[in-house]
Amino acid sequence: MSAGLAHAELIAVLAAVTGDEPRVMTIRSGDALPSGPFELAHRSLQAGLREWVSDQTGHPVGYLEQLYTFADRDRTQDESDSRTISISYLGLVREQAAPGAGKPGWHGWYEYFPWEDHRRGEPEALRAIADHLQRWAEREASRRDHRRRRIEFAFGLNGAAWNEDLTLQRYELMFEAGLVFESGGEEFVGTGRPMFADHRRILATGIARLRAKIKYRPVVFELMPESFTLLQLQRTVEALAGLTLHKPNFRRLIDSHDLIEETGDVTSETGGRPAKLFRYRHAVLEERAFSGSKLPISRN
Amino acid sequence: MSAGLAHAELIAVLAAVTGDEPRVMTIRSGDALPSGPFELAHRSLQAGLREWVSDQTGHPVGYLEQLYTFADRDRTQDESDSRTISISYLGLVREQAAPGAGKPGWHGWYEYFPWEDHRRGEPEALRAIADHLQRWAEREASRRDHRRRRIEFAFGLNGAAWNEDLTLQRYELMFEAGLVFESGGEEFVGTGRPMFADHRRILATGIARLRAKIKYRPVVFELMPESFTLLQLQRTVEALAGLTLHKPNFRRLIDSHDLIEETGDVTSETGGRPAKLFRYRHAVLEERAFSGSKLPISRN
DNA sequence: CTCCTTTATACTCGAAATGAGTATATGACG
DNA sequence: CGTCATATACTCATTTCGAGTATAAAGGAG
Repeated sequence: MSAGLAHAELIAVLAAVTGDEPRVMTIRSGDALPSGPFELAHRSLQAGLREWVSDQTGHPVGYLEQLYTFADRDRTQDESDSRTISISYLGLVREQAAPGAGKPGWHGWYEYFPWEDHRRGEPEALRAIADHLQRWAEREASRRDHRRRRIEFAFGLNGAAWNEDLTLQRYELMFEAGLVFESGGEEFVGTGRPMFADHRRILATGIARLRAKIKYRPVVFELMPESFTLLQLQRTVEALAGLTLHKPNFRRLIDSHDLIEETGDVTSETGGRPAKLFRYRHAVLEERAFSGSKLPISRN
Repeated sequence: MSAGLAHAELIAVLAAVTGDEPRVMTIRSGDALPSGPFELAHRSLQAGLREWVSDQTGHPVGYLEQLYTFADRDRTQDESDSRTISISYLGLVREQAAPGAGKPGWHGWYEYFPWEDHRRGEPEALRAIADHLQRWAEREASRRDHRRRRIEFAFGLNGAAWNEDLTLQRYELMFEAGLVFESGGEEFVGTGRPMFADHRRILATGIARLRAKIKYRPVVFELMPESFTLLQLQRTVEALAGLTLHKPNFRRLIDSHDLIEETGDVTSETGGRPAKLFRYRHAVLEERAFSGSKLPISRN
């Protein structure tokens, strides 16, 4: 059971939502994700990272899960022979105050992925990106069909529907096609702000995971204040998913799952009829399985 | 961006299904999961592991995904100061022949988790396990309620339904309560065969992931032969989930998703009326998004 | 050859969930 | 006081789901 030596670091994708904007914690004025040496993980990776993040940001991390471990040799341009293993985590933070101009820099994540925000209709850059990709697909006869299908699927072209979960697949296609700065191509109109090394790919992984997760686990509440209105909750989900939702049905969904309860107060800060305030019922985490079985179980 | 040095290894959870039994590839006559040094990952972790596994087992790996990276200091009894990072993978293999007595040892995974197989009703050990856990919960007044709820939820007691996805949570509870050999307790009746270090926990992680995954991605087909009957397919899913399924509804589910097509042949090896043979439609992977949106999207 | 057993495959039907839209309530403001 | 804006409550057709029943096509026993 031999084990090779390698350098190890931790990388965090910390997400918060301010107003209607999903944000990610960055360093170097938005050029990189926060990372730290592996040593900080005292007893467990989770515990170490938790501590480190709350030191760095002043916010406790509500939810933390491992994202992915990256270790490919060609991850970084740097050709040194030392292998680096990066263990990445996704954390959710209740961002309290407006972000100061200071150290922990929160940046709207659609700054890095402008084509991912469909709340105000199809982003304008999308058309051009799709065109570029399709030209790229034609360039190699042998893989043409396969590439075409991947593009149609990932970007919801030709009758396929846009699927917000495919953030990583879309980024990877654009990377392969040389459409993002990190892959050394040249066409960068509307293809978003680049990041150090493969940090943008890691961010894409985090966004994809979070978008998938909010559908079957009540993690949004880790991003909400103690009490909130239903519309605030909806706007937060919309911000994460990059989609607009159907209001009546969203409400029905939420309360059919017994996720929240009224606090008794109302707020009239929203304009119009005052909205009831709700709080998350923490008990649900233990009560309910959110992984609706889906398999046609037989009871006998 | 400092990065500490650590030992790194890869660990594989390779699953196959023979007949109605789900199996896992082991070494040391079933005492450990196969693992190898990190170096084998030449260009990418995936590619390296693929190559290594097919060398070791003679079977190509159909599907491979990263499972989890373990790096806690207290993972192993060994008190040396060197940190080891274990990157684990889940792989699906079409096991061709009956497993020889030779090197790659395939072991039925319910040998390690007898309480996880509910196909023939509730396993007998479950009652005793639940009792032990409940006594353990009572032992500490402060955490009693929390523990009780975790137990009820994970094991489907008190009105909660059994959820096959919670394999890892169940193992972890049993570990905490000292019910498994690896945690140094004493009561081991019906608590399954132990494994080296934390390999059984890793296996539990793999089983849980696979059980969750078969519900929303067509990965079962990676375990099936080229052509198969609907009942064979159902039996395979049942083996993985440890549950029996409702036959008519299972069929409806499968063909409502257009996952398979008839080969044109039939087999009468099943006894009774001959069954049509089907094959997997590989195209679906690209066509369809299996992550049914679940969010009430508004189209405007 | 006929009936019985066994497995395969095809329907049925009510209940629940979902997509889409409409109607009413309640504040603020001019 | 009416109008604007938002909140909240219903409605209704359609689809999906859980559960069960009915028919088809083999092999084997007698």
